[in-house]
Amino acid sequence: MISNKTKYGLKALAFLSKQEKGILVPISTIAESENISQKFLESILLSLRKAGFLGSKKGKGGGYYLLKDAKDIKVASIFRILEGPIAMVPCVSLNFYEKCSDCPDENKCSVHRLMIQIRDNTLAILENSTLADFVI
Amino acid sequence: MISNKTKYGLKALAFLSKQEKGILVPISTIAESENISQKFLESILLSLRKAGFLGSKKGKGGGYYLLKDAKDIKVASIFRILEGPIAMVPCVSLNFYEKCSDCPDENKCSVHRLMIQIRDNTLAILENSTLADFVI
DNA sequence: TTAAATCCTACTAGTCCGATAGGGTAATAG
DNA sequence: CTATTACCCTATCGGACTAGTAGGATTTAA
Repeated sequence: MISNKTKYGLKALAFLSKQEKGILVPISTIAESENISQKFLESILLSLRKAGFLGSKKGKGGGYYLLKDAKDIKVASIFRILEGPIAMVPCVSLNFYEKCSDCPDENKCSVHRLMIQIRDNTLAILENSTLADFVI
Repeated sequence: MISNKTKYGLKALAFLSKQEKGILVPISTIAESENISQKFLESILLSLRKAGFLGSKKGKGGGYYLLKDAKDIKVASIFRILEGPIAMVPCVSLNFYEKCSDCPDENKCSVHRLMIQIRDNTLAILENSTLADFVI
């Protein structure tokens, strides 16, 4: 299960990608349209801006906008910012690797192998789909 | 990320599947071999027994054993017992479906479609691999 | 009868999620 | 200049969940 944070983030990005280029969308508009708590969405968009996905403009008439083309934003990278690891166990994560304390030898661990299989498959989808692909 | 509960459960089942038929393995043996807290493992094996995967015998010389052949135990079904939903969002879960409160129409939700894709792919692995497949 | 093992319930410390509160800062309209 | 709009930032918090822990009841073999 992914967190609401990730789900909301994806929805917000999808919303922004549907706008015409150059349009600034205030948080309130997205929050109302997608039924998300405005304050919560605020912190999510902040993360996405700091991660380099979004630009923003303050003050009256301000708002958020996509910095890159939707087709150049991989879903996998959004996931890593908002959710963290994509793998199901830390010991098979490429970007957030951590050793399992209970496992003396990963190569002899049955679970390890299974999890690598799942990770590779999920990654194949997430690395190959962009914001442009999944937006309706 | 999956819980330790699921990871430990998979490890324990893997361990049991490596035993000769008819052998009873006490919790303590599995716990020591796999570096799992015995008490915690106790509750996990209890769930697996109640779910019909394991048989047990009490008293001296007692222990746990697989009720079915390892090749007849799908990883997906173990997952559903220990972890719950396999899907990344409740609104695409086959066995644990729940409507998203923020989403008025699933068919118009971009995230929904993406999540279905991931679910189907993960499911393809989990439904088609058995305990026998992934044990080393 | 004793030791070994499962069974079962209840409790808990800690962590994380999903938000909320409350203001600070910048930009713009008028 | 001033009011308004909107982003920026930190702190806090209740509730749920995780990963155990505690303590004993029950069953069986020797």
